[in-house]
Amino acid sequence: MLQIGYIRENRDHVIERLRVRNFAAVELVDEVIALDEQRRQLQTESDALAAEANAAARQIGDLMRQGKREEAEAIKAKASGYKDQQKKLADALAAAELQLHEKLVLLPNLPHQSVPKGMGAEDNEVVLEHGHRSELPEDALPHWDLAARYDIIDFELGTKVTGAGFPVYKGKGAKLQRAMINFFLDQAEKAGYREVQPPILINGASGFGTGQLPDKEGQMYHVGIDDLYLIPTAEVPVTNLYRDTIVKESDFPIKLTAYTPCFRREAGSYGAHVRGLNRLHQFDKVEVVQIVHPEKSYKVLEEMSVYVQSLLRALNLPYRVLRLCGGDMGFTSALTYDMEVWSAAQKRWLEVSSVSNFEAYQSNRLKVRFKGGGGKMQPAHTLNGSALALPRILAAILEDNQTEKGIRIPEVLVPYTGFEWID
RNA sequence: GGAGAGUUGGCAGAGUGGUCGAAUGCGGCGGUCUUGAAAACCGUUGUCCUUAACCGGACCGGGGGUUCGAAUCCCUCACUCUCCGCCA
Repeated sequence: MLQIGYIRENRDHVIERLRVRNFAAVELVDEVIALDEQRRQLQTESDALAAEANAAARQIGDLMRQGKREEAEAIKAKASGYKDQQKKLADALAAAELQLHEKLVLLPNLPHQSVPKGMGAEDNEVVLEHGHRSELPEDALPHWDLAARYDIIDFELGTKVTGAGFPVYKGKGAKLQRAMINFFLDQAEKAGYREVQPPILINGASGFGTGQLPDKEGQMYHVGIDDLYLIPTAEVPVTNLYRDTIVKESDFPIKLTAYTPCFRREAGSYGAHVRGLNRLHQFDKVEVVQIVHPEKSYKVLEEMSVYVQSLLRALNLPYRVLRLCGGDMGFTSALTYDMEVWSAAQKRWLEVSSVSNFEAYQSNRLKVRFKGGGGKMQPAHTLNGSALALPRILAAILEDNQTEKGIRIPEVLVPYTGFEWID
């Protein structure tokens, strides 16, 4: 979340920045500032009263030690009144803090200067396009038909076991999945990321830390009996590894990678574009996360973008990079690049990665801090990116590499699959 | 799941209800000594809120209670450890 001190001192700037998201912030920002004012007022009163009560208690202690019992009793009688007053003020203060917090978490992150204004996907800025969009013959098949023809993904079977959006990968399909996971993890390790295997169920505090809660409550699967959530992305458990920690400045940059399954309810998103692998409730993803010095975060964002692109190049997939506009960007992000691969048979772009700089928005909630210049504690910056999400990559590979002989496996994956063709 | 023990500063580890934000050791930082380093010695060393600053306030796992006053007593929750049960 945003820092209250920053909002207090930069009201107009905050409002102006949030306009880029089409977020009408005037009312909320003013409310937050008023609540903060109230909170500080109560804090001051409460502190003054506590100081008085403390002084009285100390005095009683002194008198008792000197054996002046009667004098002590006199003060005692007076001091007993503090309790109710203190309780009243403490309650008011707690209520004010709660109200402030409730409003504060409703404010999304401030977009970076370079974020274009816009409403939705159509306003995203194409930063670059790489490779040629393949021209396939007329009888080329979309991946769901290819999956059926070669018996490598079974959507119906998954529906029986669980429900729609939970495919079963079979034979070479399953093996190709495993190959991609290993390839992506190996590449990440070469790029300096340390591999971790985090839990794939998280508690509410973790969900709050990275910003999924309360904003996207309905998008996560919730295990009611234990009050845990299935992760929608490895970002959540991996970034939360550093919740409530003070990082040594010399430990920057912290670079982590993890493979996990991801679970998303995708409530309300049905239609033509969710066929096949396009949108699933469970899918596999390798994620990269960095925790860095604030001065470095935008350089690191570019580095992560280049890294993700290197994977797409290695797989020989035509792709483009988008700079998301204010209206399309996630709640917690300051700047996001989306990478999309060209689905040759569907003739449309598929998002396979999203790389974001959250600046201090997450670390304020997470309390990931370091002691900066002058010995002052300050929040670190967090970033993450998909590297990569598997299903749409698989879709693109199947569609783009289909031939009369079968589907050709990208060269870099052959050492991992052990076969060159799906036929 | 059952029974018991525990949770204190970066770590280890004291702490009779009143000067405890907390002994001591280690670690960290600064200094003396040294050609340099080590050792030794001296000093220093938490976070947060409020404030221009001083002052003040909060924090000894979380929450609540008793009391003029709680790290210390009571309740409750979470977690850790030991034993038993179950189990990939």
